[in-house]
Amino acid sequence: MINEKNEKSTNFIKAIIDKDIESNKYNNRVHTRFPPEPNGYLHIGHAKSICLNFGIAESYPGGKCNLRFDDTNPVKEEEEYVNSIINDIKWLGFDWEDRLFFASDYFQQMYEYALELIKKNKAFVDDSSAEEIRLSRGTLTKPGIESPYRNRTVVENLDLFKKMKKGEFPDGSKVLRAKIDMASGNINMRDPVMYRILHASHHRTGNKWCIYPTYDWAHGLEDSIESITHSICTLEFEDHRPLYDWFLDQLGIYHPQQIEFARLNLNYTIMSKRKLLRLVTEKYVNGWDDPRMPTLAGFRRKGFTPESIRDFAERIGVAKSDNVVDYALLEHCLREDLNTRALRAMVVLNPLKVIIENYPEDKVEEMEAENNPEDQNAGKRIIHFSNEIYIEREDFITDPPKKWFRLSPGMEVRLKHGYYITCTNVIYDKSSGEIKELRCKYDPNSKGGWTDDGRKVKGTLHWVSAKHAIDAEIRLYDHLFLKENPEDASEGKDFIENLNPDSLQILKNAKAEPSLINAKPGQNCQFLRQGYFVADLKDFSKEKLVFNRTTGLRDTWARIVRSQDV
RNA sequence: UGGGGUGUCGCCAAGUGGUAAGGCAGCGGGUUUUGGGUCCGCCAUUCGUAGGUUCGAAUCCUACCACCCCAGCCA
Repeated sequence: MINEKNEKSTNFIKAIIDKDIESNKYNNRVHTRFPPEPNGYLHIGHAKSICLNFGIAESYPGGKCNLRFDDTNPVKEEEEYVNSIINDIKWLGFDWEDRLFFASDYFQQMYEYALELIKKNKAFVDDSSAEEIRLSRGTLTKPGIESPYRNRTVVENLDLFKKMKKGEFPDGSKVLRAKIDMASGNINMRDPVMYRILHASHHRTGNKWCIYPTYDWAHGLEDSIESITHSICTLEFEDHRPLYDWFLDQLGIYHPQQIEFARLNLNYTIMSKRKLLRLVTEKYVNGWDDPRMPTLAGFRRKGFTPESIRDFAERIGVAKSDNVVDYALLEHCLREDLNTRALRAMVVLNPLKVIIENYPEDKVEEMEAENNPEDQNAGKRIIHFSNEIYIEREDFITDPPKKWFRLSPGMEVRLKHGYYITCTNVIYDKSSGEIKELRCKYDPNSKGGWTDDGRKVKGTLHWVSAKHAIDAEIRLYDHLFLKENPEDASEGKDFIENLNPDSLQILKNAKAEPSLINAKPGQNCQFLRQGYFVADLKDFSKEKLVFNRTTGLRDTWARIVRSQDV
């Protein structure tokens, strides 16, 4: 046997860390952090970052990863989001031990660092309005103009800044700015704002503070205070790295290394928190955990497993080029995981009644069915067979196309774990002309779905005994957006235009085998020949069975039909 | 027209001067009591383009092209 190496994927960030370990740059420490802002729910893009940061910590001896809420903007942040984020990361299976931190815990320390910068004459209080600052910042090609307040004395700056903190000035009347270079080609270096006045209540510090640090000022300090070694963030912060470095260098404090990677994009979905919030507030979906949402809460409710998401994160890799990953890869990871462990069951989504005329009306047989052909340890269960059953409406056709091997008049098929049946008659509804029911005969020698006479019966259908079936509601989910790139909208319109009107289809008349009454909310299962489904976390009960489709099975027949249509 | 990035198969992505990994998707076939699964096979003479250096270049040099990010008191 060839030596099977359990090779974990590597990436450029691990390469940097490996080098740093080799040169003993951080004393052999590896310490990352995941720093969400609690202003929305986590989505699959965050999962990439979470898996990266926590995954790196796991893969180096003694590696650590902190969970740190970057809560520097009280007007956008809420405790509900803090709780959902904690819940989602735990669900993914990561552990920050006792290292749960909040940027707001460092406000006092940050304030003192700011005082220090002012004393070094590297920061000043600016009375300019937001508008004035914007106007004087210059443009991409023209340098900015220095603020008329830039040359205030250290003493005056100290006094003013302390008064800002005390609440002596109204919102927006003053800011603290770093004194760097208004002519820099990098706009972030044109005297960036460090503190703004916000008389707002913070979800953790209440009204203790009325000045709040900006991201650029705060983030490096947070990393430094926590002794982070590698501060991993997304590409758009590349331009901010010189500023990150500048603050830490001016202060002369511990200096982590910022490394940027490309965020995840998935086709058929949007990843912007702002836009996801809009879908929620404008009720295009039923909340942050709607199974159509790319949030972790949404994926969870749709039946995705944390394992499949971690596998996905591993497979997409980490690099610096803009990317749009195919949703099919995520589904592949999901199916691979669920195939081995989801228990099988039979559920007829769109029932068509079949009466087996030569089967005794009052007879019921108990048939044995395996719970999972991929796992013998999953055991077996009993299903009931009787003369009246339901099959899937689309498994019958009066005039079959080529290669069709499901039911049609005169055709014989196998009922999985049941008997062979042959269609003998089709009963139509007189008023609508629709097929009302089928009459069939069964072969008594085919019990269990097999005969020894060498007969070829290619088609196998799922079914459920009409007398024993229990009603279920099935929610079929499809892509939330019609287009691979939802942002590709016509003139003057936005992504809302591309919403898929059929992203949710509710089937209220499904017939399920009785064993499903024992399903637990959140339990994954495979409905034979249909796909993977999950008992809904919120709405499933013994009184009302509600299942969400997680994803369909690969459908070779659909592909054949498609290729024949063309 | 400033600054910062990125360009390797339809989609991700290895590769770091020695002659293009892997996964997904797709295609063909075997097997199959899920048209599921599984197994086998196929799928970049070429790495944004054009020059150059070299015995040898996706990797080095030069020029050009395309795309992304930045002008919040958001993160």
